Amino acid sequence: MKQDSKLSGVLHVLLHMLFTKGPATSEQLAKMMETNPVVVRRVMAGLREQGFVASAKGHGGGWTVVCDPAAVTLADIYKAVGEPPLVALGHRSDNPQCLVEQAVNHALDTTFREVEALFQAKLASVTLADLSKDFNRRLRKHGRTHKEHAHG
Amino acid sequence: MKQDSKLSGVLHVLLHMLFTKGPATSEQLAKMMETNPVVVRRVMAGLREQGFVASAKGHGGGWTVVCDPAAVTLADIYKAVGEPPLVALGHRSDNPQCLVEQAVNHALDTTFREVEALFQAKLASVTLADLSKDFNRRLRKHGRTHKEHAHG
DNA sequence: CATCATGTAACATAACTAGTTACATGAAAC
DNA sequence: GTTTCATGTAACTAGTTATGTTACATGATG
Repeated sequence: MKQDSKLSGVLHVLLHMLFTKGPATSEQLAKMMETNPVVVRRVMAGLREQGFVASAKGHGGGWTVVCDPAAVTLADIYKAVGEPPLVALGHRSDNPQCLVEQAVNHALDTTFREVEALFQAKLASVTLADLSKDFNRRLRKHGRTHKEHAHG
Repeated sequence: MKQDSKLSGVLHVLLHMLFTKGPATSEQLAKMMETNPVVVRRVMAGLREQGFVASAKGHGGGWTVVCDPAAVTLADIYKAVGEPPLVALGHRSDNPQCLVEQAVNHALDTTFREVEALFQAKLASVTLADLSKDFNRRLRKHGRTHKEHAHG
């Protein structure tokens, strides 16, 4: 199954921005994510719509974090990137005539819903500030500064 | 994201077999699953390796359930079909140099593992016999017999 | 007005699930 | 034993989706 990495990618970028002054261009962020600037704009567009980041054109333009990292959870970010489906399993036919298939679908769907509920709850329990703290812990452990270890 | 429906499909087929006497051919099962006989063989091969079903060639051949439905859980079936990944989210790079990405990956991976553990636990709590009972409930509700409502 | 950066559409690529074709293997019926 | 039926598999096709890429428009700064 093909995995969706938008959530992972955009969190990576967001955290870097929290540790950098001033706007970052799509090109700079693309280097961090090892991808293409257009991909960055695509995924950041969702965050902008939700008011978590702002973008500016022209000289000195780029992306800026405009939210309180302690007030935004991973669930918010997940929603902002379009809530790509968590579960990679499904069934052939929804709304089947066959009662056997109804029984099977019901059992599986119930489980899928529970799984998704847990996922949402876990995402909602972590803020960007939490991630930032965890990063700082790792930094101390390695005895480096953000600048020293930064990409590109 | 493309969904994997092997688990759903094979459960559908298994339940039908529990309500039918004698071996069922791949062709008959394929009609139920609205798919191709080769696809049926492919997915049933996993169940045969685990000893849940047996196959016989030639005249009067086909597939037979050879396990106790009350002793086999959906987790067993999931394993038998190759444990296709439940979670459709991932990250760009495993084992990243970047400490920011490590922090992000750690948070997400922890959540993914919890989600998968819940999924396994839920599957393990349902046996084929449970599904069969649920089907019978639905049957009574519709006032029909299995034969009357069967496909094809 | 030249440069820089975003905004977006359109197309290309890669990976994967399922469907299909083709043929080999083996068992039962006659 | 030969015909028929059914599984066992490999190889190929098709459809879908995430991501990457190209191209060009829009707007802000110097």
